[in-house]
Amino acid sequence: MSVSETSGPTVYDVAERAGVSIATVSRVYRNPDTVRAATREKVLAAGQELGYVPSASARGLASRSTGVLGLFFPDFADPEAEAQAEARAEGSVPDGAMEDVELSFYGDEVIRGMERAARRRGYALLIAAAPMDRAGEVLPEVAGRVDGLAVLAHHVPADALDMVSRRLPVVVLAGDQARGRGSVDRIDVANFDGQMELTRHLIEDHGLRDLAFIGGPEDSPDAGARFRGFQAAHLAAGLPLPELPATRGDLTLAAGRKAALELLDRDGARLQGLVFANDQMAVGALHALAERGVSVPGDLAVTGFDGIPLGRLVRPALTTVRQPMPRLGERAVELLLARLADRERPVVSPTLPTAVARRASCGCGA
Amino acid sequence: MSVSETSGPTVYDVAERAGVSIATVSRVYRNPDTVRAATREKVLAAGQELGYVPSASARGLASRSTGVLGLFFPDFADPEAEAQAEARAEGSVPDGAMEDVELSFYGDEVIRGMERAARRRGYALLIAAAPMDRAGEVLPEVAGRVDGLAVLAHHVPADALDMVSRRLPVVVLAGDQARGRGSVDRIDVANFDGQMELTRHLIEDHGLRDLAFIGGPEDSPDAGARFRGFQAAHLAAGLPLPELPATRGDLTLAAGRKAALELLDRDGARLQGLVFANDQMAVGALHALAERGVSVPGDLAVTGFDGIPLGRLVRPALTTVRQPMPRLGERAVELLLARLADRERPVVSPTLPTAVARRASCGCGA
DNA sequence: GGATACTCTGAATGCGCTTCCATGCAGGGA
DNA sequence: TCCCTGCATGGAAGCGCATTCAGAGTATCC
Repeated sequence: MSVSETSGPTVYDVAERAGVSIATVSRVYRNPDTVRAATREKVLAAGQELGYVPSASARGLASRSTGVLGLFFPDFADPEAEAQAEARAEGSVPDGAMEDVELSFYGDEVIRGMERAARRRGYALLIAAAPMDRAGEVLPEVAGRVDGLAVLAHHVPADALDMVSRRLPVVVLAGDQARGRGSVDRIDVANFDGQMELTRHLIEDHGLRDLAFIGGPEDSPDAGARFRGFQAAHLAAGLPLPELPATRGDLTLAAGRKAALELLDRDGARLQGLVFANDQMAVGALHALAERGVSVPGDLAVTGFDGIPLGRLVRPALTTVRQPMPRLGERAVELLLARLADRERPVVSPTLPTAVARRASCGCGA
Repeated sequence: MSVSETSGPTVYDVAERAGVSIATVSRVYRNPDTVRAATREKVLAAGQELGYVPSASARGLASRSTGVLGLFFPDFADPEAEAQAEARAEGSVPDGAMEDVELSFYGDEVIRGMERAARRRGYALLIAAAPMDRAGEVLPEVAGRVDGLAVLAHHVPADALDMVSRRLPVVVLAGDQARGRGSVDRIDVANFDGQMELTRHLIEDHGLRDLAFIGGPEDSPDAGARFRGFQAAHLAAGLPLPELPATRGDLTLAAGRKAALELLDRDGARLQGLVFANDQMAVGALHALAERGVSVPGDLAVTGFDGIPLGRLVRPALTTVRQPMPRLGERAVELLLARLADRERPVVSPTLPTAVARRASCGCGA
């Protein structure tokens, strides 16, 4: 029994112990049905006794597939925030500072949805975050490890994406609309439709006219699409078209707070509703407004976008547009496997539906 | 230029194109310094042009290491919840139902901390969830793919854990104290100390005497340790020792709500504080109490445990014991790499400190 | 009873890369 | 000028498994 000391027993060890060839051992673990029951038991027993664990590397090399899907997403934490995160973990930073990043990162739900779907299909999930400026280096690295790759980052260098997608199935999630259209599968979320529906609800059902849209960063395609939905609802109602967002924020709680106060000071008397590009800003605004004694939805309606769990727990509960994040991950797995099965299949780019959640902050229900 | 059609160019293709041997190509990508600059450039250029991506499988097989660390954790979603999750994603389930699972799964933070630490050390992270009853099957599967494995599940079958840990470094995170002591690295969190400190704060600083502890499931070692910390604080103050938790819950918002109402009806007049085994229950209780018109902390102090972001956003802000979740993941990486470097190093089981966050719900600050 | 058709198993090959060892070559000291 | 040293590169041997191709063994049928 000469079990390799360095990295556990191999097929050879198991084969020797069971008195069969390595081919049979391989078959037992790979397609058990092709081996006679008695032989199979013998091999399995030997494997058990030796603590045999098949090497995924060897299997991958021989079978030309890794059984792993990858999810690439941006790391929002810059080095500074990272250092702070560590300090906080140690308890050396005062409570209350800078937790926006940690607060319900929507990628978490995508990860969970994708992991679940992948596992159900017999795949494992490799996750790789990277600061956006290093995406070009990290991408090929993870590409070498997986059979298919989902990319959640908006701005991945096109050449890196090209190179990778030439080698394996790639699906871009909720990415830049303009980028890479037609060459690679993509999954979009109905940002436009969702925001339009929500805005029409405010206009038509609640009779609001003077709405302010608080946008995201200029380079956020999602936030851009939401604003266009906001505009479209105005068109539909025959209201004057808002040319630009009333202001912008960086999608954090603090930005929402700031935007709310700013708009309140500027057009407080006139405004009837604040339409935020995402939930976090809307929640920040709710707090700020409460402190100012502004009643929501009495004096001012407030809405968000995303459907983070927190939105239901604040008071008033936040009216928002819910995104199907876990579903995004699940669909990604489906598309990757479909393309894995047929590399020639036509490129697709489904759009996942969103749903308006009417809660208290717009004047609905309790 | 005979690039293999099926799975991209290989070292052979790059070598041929660059007019060097495959050994040199390998060196260029592995230790660039050992290759003359001119040669290196030539190879790199050839690699670029061909879209060469090294195969992790081959590399792993040849070098006997995968460059991947794994994180294994329980999948809380039973099949039913899973189906519901899908339905919800489609928008076909009424809002407001059953999102407890999604609400700040503390594993998310561990995942992020671990991914970050792993990447910094040049490793990728493979995540694998599994229903606890299938842990025994899934564990070896992921073990074959990684160089080291962190296990976040409390009750992993001992034999599976044994088998895996014989083959590669394993670290158990916040696991069952009694299980596997001494044979494998583990990282614990100061559940006992944290809860004791918080409870002493309630007793000594706020002068509260009649506190009710709302425990977790009987088989939760974490919740158990917290209750013992609660008991110890009573001992320290010379107060009567609570023999058992006043009641138990399953750690969800709903359970907290239910427990709060139940205790209110039972001992409402006497009670001065509700000490919950985790934050989610505490937040659920805050809502229930608000609806009942019970003032917190005026009539009743409420505390939690975990330090989820939500705790800071509810009103009153929740006093709690913060766990260093991301740090847990980081430490896991450190321990795994340390053991990877020296398989013979003594087994360690550090305990990560917790920190009491004094916020409004216990009567502190604003 | 012998040929035919299966079923099960083993030998051998190669997946793409790392790495040890050998080789060629330039430069420096004798 | 020659030998030795050191560096840059090539040759070649696996890493552990999947898989093809044959051969051995067994059951079936006439």
